[in-house]
Amino acid sequence: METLSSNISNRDVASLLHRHGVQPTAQRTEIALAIFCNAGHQSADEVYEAVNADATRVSRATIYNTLKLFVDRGMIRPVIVAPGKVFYDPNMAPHYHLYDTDTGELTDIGADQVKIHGLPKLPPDKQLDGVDVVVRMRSHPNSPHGAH
Amino acid sequence: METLSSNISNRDVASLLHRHGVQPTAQRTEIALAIFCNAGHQSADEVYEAVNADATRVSRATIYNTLKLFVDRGMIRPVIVAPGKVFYDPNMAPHYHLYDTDTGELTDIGADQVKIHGLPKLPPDKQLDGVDVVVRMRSHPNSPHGAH
DNA sequence: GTGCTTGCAAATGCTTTGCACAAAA
DNA sequence: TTTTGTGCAAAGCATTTGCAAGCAC
Repeated sequence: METLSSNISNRDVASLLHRHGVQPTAQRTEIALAIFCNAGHQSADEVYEAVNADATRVSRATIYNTLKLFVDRGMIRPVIVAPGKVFYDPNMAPHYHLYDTDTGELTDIGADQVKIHGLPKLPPDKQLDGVDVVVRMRSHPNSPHGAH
Repeated sequence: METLSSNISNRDVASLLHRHGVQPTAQRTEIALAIFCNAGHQSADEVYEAVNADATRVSRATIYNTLKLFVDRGMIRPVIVAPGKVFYDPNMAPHYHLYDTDTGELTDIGADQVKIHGLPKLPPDKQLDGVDVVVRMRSHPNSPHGAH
């Protein structure tokens, strides 16, 4: 529904924040803009760079706090691809990820393409929190990138 | 020390190391024993504790270096469940994981139970490095554990 | 004024690295 | 001897937190 990755105005962001019960401060609006306009997945540091590319100055603490807030409020979701490598994904629709180990690039795999069957039943006191699928790929061992 | 779920002797470990081209030092043997005897998934720190529970003293540096070596040699594989939360899985057979967000517990899902269809074709210069599936579950919001 | 928000800087947690010493080939 | 492995302590990186100052209602 609110998977808008293209042209988003400040008003859209304001309403997005409002819908998720987040007070729209200047910093949060900047951060939301950076996340929802710059399509794709960004790390906390990339968000920091994006937000501070223009005049605005937002501290790393606020970046992290805000990303955490957005995650808690279900506006974005974290994608963990390697230890210490977390991307934030504005696409809340069910989908999966393709990760290039060599370049660190992360791309989406639509949920409609992939079908997963046979996931186990959860204990009654537990609820499903999400299914993370990361397909990892890398260059062949003999190709330029694959050398080690 | 080791609660052996599967009975693995030092000789088995020695041959395992040898088969993977790893020189069997005392420390590596200890670490391998800890990983392959203590069933289940352990973090680097848990391996450190397990190895040093008895007399043996192996430094953290060696634990990390050795785990990395084992991963590179295809003896174990890392499972990343959260930023800064990496488990090492001695089960190299294709399978998936169920992660309990509340307790931090990680359990296996056999690959035979789960079927995944429709994964995208990779670019010709890339090879599949692995498919990581982590099913995340947590307590219901109103249950004891779910409170936040 | 009261309560939420921000941001600096310090602290944390996990992991890697530099370097000297020890062991093995 | 030459190579390889070990371990301490220091460095590194990503993230969190304590706390004081700022802003909003």
